[in-house]
Amino acid sequence: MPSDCPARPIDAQAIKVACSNCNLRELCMPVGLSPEELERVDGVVAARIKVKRGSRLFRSGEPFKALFAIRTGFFKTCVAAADGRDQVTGFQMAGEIIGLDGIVSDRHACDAVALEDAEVCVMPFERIGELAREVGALQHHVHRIMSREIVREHGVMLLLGGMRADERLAAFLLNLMQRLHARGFSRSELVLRMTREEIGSYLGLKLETVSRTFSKFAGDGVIEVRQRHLRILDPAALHRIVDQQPGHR
Amino acid sequence: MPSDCPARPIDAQAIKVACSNCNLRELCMPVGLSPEELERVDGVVAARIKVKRGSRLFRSGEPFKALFAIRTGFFKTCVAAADGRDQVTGFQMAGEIIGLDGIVSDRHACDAVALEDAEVCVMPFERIGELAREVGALQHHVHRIMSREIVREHGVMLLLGGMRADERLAAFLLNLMQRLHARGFSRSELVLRMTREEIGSYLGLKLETVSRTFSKFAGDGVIEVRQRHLRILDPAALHRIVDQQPGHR
DNA sequence: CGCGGTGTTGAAAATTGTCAATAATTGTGG
DNA sequence: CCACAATTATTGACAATTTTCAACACCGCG
Repeated sequence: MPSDCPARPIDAQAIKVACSNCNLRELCMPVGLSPEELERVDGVVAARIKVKRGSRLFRSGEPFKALFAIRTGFFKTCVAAADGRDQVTGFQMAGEIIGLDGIVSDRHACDAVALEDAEVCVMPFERIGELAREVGALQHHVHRIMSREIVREHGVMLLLGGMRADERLAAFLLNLMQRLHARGFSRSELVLRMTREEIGSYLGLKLETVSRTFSKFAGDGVIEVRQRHLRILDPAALHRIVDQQPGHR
Repeated sequence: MPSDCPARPIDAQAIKVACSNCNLRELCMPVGLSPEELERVDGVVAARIKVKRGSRLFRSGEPFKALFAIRTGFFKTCVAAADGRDQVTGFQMAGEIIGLDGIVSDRHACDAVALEDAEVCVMPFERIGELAREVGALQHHVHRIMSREIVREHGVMLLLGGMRADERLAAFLLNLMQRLHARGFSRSELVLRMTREEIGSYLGLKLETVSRTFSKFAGDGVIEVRQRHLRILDPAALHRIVDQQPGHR
């Protein structure tokens, strides 16, 4: 299933894969399941796959067979227009689900590229469907995950549609920080997994604009930038930048 | 449930509402259902509601209870940021489903405003869930609808992230035409249901830019513009504009 | 140690936004 | 049905932001 050679399956049983034991459970799985239900839901994970940095978990156009839950690592998803345009549609980290775009046409509609060595749980969509029919909480959970993605994209549209460069980047950083913090990382330090160009693609900006805006933030004492290492010195300032009135359409 | 007074329920039985008889069936409903299944799926529509032009079918923050299928009329959905920013996230027409954003948090995450007098089918989400558990085709259909919305938003991100004004507007027009044509309308003429400002909000442009770009297209003989009445003179030219290489990030 | 990919910065150009004036259209109430 | 008010649309001149092009610096890795 994976597009590139570096991805290789791991026998699920062998490594005792079990959502019920997974420390990402609260992020991936529905809460409030009974022990029996929990055990059954464990069964949706058919395998675990390693994906090397730079390789693709799936590509646009490939047959869609499964959703993927990220266990470790960091991904970007991007769509390519016919004319070669390329747009990063999101960055995904541990506990997040990718592949939802493939359901509608039974083919993936974007590429998922690992930005660092990663490991994902393969959840065959057929199996999810069967189990969701029996476990109501799982059914609702699947709906919630898809709805969440829709709402997330609304937020991106707000960003792309009406914000200026500094507002976009501030919103992006706050979002990243929030998600990282929810996973136990520092509230003030982070290492970017993506290039300036990828950030720019996601935010609808050129890489130079991203770089300049980082420099501006650094000059204002809001953040500290050393290549991909960032330190947030003044989170409140970032919030003020996002909420500033100018630059909306 | 509706936010504004002008929306009033219609007794579903009285007007013999039935998906099985609806001429939008192919757009709304799964295909290949058995007669019995079809009859049961009819049951997801609890009522029909009329929504007057300018009033809201639902608002951000309201409790989410149902999805809505548009029978007639035209809607926009928009999100409002805390600071008063407003972003149109989509335009919806007959046969399309709105409200998906509400599932994740049990509250609507955007406003749905009727841009012309409309009539919608109310489909309580509880009931959809129950029935989806029994009718596999319905379950898959719900997944497909949500996935389709995710993919649609990817397209919008491509548009907002990397296209110039004329490319955005050309893509917008082509998309509208295609959807209208699928509903039996002319392939070359249309009446816009929304203002320049609403188009601009959707496309991440100011209304003046939208107006100017319309004028430019008209000057180039690509379209004819008389206020909201449009005639597409040269669809191929619009395609060429969308596919032109420049202006991507 | 050097090379390729990545990041920074400057100056000029292009695109889009802002402000403002006017026109056209639609809705409303007499 | 008409007239007036309010909304919507068009257009111009100018300003602001972002992009483009280019040069150079910095890692990281073989």
